[in-house]
Amino acid sequence: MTTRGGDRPATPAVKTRKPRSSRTGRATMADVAERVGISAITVSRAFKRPELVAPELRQRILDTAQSMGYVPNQAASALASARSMTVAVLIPSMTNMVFVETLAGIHDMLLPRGYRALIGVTHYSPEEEERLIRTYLQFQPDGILLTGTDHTAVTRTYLSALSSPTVHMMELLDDPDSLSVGCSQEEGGRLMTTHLLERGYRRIGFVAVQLDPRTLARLDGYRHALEEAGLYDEKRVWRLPDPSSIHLGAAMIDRLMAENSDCDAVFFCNDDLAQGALFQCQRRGIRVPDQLAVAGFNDLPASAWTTPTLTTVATPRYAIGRHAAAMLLDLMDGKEPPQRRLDLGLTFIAREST
Amino acid sequence: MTTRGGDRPATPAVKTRKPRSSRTGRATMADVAERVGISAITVSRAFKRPELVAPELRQRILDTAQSMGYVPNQAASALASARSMTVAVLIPSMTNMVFVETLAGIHDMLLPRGYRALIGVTHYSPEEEERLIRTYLQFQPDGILLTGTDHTAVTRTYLSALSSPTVHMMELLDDPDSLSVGCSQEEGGRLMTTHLLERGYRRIGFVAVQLDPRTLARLDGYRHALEEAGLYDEKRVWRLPDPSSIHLGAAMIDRLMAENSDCDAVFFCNDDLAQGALFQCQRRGIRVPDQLAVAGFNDLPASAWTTPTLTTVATPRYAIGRHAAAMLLDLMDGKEPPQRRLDLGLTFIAREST
DNA sequence: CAAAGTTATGTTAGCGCTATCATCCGCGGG
DNA sequence: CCCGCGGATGATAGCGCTAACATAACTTTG
Repeated sequence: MTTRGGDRPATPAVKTRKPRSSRTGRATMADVAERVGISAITVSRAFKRPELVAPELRQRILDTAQSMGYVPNQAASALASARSMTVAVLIPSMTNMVFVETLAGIHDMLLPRGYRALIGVTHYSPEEEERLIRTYLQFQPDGILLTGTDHTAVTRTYLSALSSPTVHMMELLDDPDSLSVGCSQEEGGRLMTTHLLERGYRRIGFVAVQLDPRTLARLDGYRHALEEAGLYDEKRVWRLPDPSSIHLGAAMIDRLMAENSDCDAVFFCNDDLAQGALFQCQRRGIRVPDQLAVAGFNDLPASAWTTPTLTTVATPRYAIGRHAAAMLLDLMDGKEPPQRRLDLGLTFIAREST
Repeated sequence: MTTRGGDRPATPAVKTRKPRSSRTGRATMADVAERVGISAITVSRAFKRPELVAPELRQRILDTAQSMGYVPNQAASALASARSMTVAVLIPSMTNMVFVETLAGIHDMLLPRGYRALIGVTHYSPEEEERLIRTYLQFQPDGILLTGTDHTAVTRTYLSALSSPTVHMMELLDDPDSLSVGCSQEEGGRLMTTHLLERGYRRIGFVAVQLDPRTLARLDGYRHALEEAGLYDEKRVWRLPDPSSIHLGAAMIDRLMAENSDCDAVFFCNDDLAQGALFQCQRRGIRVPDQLAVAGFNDLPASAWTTPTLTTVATPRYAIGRHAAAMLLDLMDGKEPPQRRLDLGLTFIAREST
């Protein structure tokens, strides 16, 4: 059926050949195969399972493909093989460095293995997450990476019904059926609060913004630590639904002053808030930490450079991304990952602001 | 061939029916069609061209699909229709807020129109960009958004050969065949330098890092402005290939001091560098702007809060993302966009640091 | 030296969807 | 009463690729 080795095809092949790249103008596998004088499947193999093709022929295929500007059609491949080589990744925000660094970890683990990330931003809304999941499931992702554990009922139904491998990032899950990589936000809150207590602060405030589950877990840690010390007082807790920002942190200092708060320390749920607070303290001449101690969370790059430098808790978000992706790769390979719940811990960083 | 209206199928259909969701376990369009008692194409229409299906039937199809957990297979759709509903977006970095905000603008324009972004990070390397393009072309993107104008020859070949609509972001192109949305980086550099000259500074330094084309364009603007004033001096220009960071900005202040530089002002090519410089000046007791003026570029959020606040040039990156995406949408619709070269301008922001 | 691999390649038949062209039905006008 | 028309639905044939099973040409082995 196929003329082998003939450099110049004298007569047209028996079957009527379709014109090259019928619709899109792009060369197809069949076009490359025809040019080389072999069948399409061998071209496929030259790309996907090169070890199955004789080295010489393989090189000839690759060269020909290159010269024809052939690019494999991922949609056709996905359809035929039922593998999309795509992982859906949902994060709450992209302006928050924490998640961007998580993404970097995911990318670094996934790309070398040939997987691509389809990134969705939920804006901290489980409903938005549900909508994104619905959309992204159309791409038949081979795996899913989710942030946190706060999902709608529909999302959970989708996930269990489709049985796509799924790993939850940031928070830890106790459910033995779910996979999770993260650190204990509650412990982080407790760690910082204990530190402040040790330093002698007694009227410690907490500023919670965004009010996502992780922030609330930190608040829990703070509350438990203070309750144990008999020092918890609801009036020193501020809860704001607004997104975290430097501006808001600065505004909180103004508010504390206006409200005549008696805090001798304030634990901000995020470094950018705390940075804003430090900036505003400097403006207003509030001495940190003597007059007011300031603490943050996450250890953003600028926190080591503010005046004074900021005491904070470093979260291993890059590592979380890497490990979550690694776990997912195991699952997609049909292997059971070493552990279904991976706590990567936290690092407390004492600096000048406390 | 198809039994119409029969609620309980008494006899198997004439053709042997494949079992539901043969490989992936997922329901297919045919499954939904069978359940409703219609043909697959009508289900397809109910999703893609709802106005072609009678409202009652359409609702019934949608309900049935929902109850079966049917999710359209994007790969099959893309293959059959030759439209992937995907746009490849290549940015140099994701830790740089500038590009993250550009992405946000792109998303906000693309998602409501049903397009998805496939995001690639080039790490400022044209070679990496070429590799990513090759990978992402496999997804047959309906359009491509690129950052900058510095591409490898191969990249350019790919782009012209495949004739996928492409828009360049950030920098402006004069080539009438290319589409671009951005602002003049050179003008930004000139703007700031002119400002510093007006303020009376005469020994103005420039710190260029990363050395990407945009940084170098700013440097050009700086140089031209100083040359016109007869004040350009190569010894006040620092060129470093390292990525921009607060840390590096701080280190540059140390270096200026160590080198006994005579600068009375330093124009940093990026706000994070300038912020680091301000932090370090504060640490070392260098009075800004009296002893040394500091200027940045891009207007990052923290720049309005440092002590002193930072003079900078705001770039319209969110708008650039939006407009670039809008332009691409036009192209993908086969329409000619209103303009092929869109300059969104810059905003000079004078603050305390100069 | 025949039987049983091994290695390299080919044939066939779909994956799940949509473009394209039919088909069918009811309705108004000549 | 037939024709033509528009609106709703269907049959068919691929899109470009790969899984699964041949096949052919060698190599090994008892």
